[in-house]
Amino acid sequence: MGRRASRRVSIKDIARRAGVSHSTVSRALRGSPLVNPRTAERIRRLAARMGYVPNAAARSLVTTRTSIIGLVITTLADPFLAEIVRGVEEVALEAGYRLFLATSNADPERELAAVRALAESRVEGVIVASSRVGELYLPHLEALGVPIVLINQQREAPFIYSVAADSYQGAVLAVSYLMRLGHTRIAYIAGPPMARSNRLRWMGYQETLAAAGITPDPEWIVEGNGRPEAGEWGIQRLLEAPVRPTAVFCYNDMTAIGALRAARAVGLRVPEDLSIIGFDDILFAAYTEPPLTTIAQPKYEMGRTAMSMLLRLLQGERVSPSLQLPCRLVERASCGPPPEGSIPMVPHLLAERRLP
Amino acid sequence: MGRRASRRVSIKDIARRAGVSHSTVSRALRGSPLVNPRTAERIRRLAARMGYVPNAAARSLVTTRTSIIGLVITTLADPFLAEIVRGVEEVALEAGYRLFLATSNADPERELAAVRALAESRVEGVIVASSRVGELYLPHLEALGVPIVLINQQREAPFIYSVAADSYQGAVLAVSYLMRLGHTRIAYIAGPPMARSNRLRWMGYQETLAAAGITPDPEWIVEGNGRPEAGEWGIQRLLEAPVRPTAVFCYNDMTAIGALRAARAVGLRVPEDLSIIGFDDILFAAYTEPPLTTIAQPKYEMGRTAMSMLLRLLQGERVSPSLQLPCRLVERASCGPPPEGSIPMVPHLLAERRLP
DNA sequence: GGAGGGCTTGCACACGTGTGCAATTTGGTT
DNA sequence: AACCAAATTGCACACGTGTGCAAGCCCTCC
Repeated sequence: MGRRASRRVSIKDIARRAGVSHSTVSRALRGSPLVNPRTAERIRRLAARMGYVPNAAARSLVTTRTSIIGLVITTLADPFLAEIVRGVEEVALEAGYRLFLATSNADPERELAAVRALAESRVEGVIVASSRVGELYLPHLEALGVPIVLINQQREAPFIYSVAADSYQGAVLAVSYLMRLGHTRIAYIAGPPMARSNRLRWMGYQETLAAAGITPDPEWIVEGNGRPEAGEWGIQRLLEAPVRPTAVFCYNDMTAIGALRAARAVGLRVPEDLSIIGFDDILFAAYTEPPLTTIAQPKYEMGRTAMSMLLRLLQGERVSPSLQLPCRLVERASCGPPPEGSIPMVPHLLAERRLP
Repeated sequence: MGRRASRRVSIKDIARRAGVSHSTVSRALRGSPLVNPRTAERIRRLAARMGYVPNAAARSLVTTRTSIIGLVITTLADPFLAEIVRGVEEVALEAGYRLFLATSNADPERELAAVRALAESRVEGVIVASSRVGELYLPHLEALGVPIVLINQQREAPFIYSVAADSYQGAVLAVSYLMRLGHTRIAYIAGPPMARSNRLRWMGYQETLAAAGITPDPEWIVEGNGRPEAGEWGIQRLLEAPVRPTAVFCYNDMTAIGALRAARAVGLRVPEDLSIIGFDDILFAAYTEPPLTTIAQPKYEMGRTAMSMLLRLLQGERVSPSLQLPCRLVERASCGPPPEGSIPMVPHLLAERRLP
């Protein structure tokens, strides 16, 4: 009660009250065997009664350990991040680390300020969990001279580690699922061209089809940017293809949401006329119409793994620089067998000419 | 370059190199007028060249100011939070404060650990941005003895302040908009019964109708929990009402999403047969089918205001304990005029008996 | 030329905690 | 009872930074 605004109690205050030196108090509270168990117990009780809370700054000053991890995020608005952060924080907390938040919203000036803040608080390590880090951001982070773990991103650089979902395997999962449903004419609406994840998913798509002896019509691959617009444009483009695909694999769920919308707009029923599969399993995938079948990234696990990796690095262990976690299929309602005779229920019906 | 792993340079290292005392360096870097401008400039250059970064812990130890604000969140998975946090962080950064993340996922044990972490790092203030704080959480936070600002929540307690969207006004906005479209039979699918925001929205709903001389059928008010299921159940319940409503005001967007889905499931077209309006304007409101008309909370502003409030409190200013920010209407496509003759296009048609 | 005053600078202490080493106490053994 | 080892405690310093006070310097004015 009303101790408010008065100085917090320090180890010395306890020492005075207990009639011992502050060293003894320090040792007692830290559980050192160098102090008489009875005194230790007495001191601990007293500390609790006086409401003692150790001062992290003072402690870190002498131990040169801050127990702080910087968590770098471009924007929290990314619906993808929540679970990742949960995983990170859980492991961090278990290991006695605290999280420092640094978001930049892709503003270079703020990135700089954020990095400075991380430096001043002497973070022991950094976890970068964001879809895109600014070009210059990473070099600045490297200058901190602490281990860095990237999530869903890869850079070739010493002292930089990464944890990622296995995009290639996820794409294989998606495409082979569609093939198992009977599809052979499968399109891909791509993500940001530069994104590594996009290249991997693309490759997984191509190679899965190839393994089944299918060469996708080049018109079935349309570029995008990972946002809903891309899904809308993508569907429009695909409708103009001479041979209409019966299923679409989308770079991510946001793209798939746009695709769903566009499909509905032109009167295509999902999944009866067209199957759509996404990637990520964001929160809202369960609430689209129809609920979106998608490839789930093990977000929570990725967060935990990244933080565990960082902990190992902090302990000086050697760690493999890049880890991949498998994705899994989440079946909902946006995929089904191809339409009868594989003729999509829309205008121009000249479709079949290239089929086996 | 390779300074990695060696001790970071301190003020004393600079002093030695510059041939002055560390006091002079300290003053030079802090811009004190007590040091010769030429020396100051020389020292600043040297510091930059040596890659000096002040040690926040050491500084805060002597100044007794940490420049750290605790950001308490139950879960990042709340799609509502992103913008709020952005506002908070922006103002914090401008004012030279850092954010410490404390999420609890509603686990009492973790709440305790989180509060302890906040206490040990001597946060100067706390912002609580979460839909629900655990019962015991707040008392623990209060024990920190620092100012607390709640976002979208209110408690009657000294030293606790709050910023909230004006739920009452938002509800008035929603319901009067529906009435302007021609609706008179308007339902409310409520949120968590205990939530203050729910009571306020409910009240706004009731009083707006009352002001127009309308007494809503008690069957048009169904309880919920703020989650999509509530919307689904709500629609089912409303379909059983003797007089069918033509519009539904939902406690929040998640509820509205459930309502949209249920409406579609029973073959009701939105907005032709039924208008649905939500509350919050979460990211996905723009991507539902049809895109959801909703009441937007000024999330970004709320974040900024909360942080500004905290700053003022930290400067010892007196501040009004509770602030309300107005909501605004976001028109999309889920609302329209009531159906012809106000007869919903569904089964049992015995509807009209109580109409004027 | 000396006194006084304004600039600069350094000394020394403080913040709260941890720890090596020496000092003191305790307990056991002869 | 004396002695030794072990257990316990305190002293003093360290971490990096900020700051009151005194000391030193230089310039100006009488």
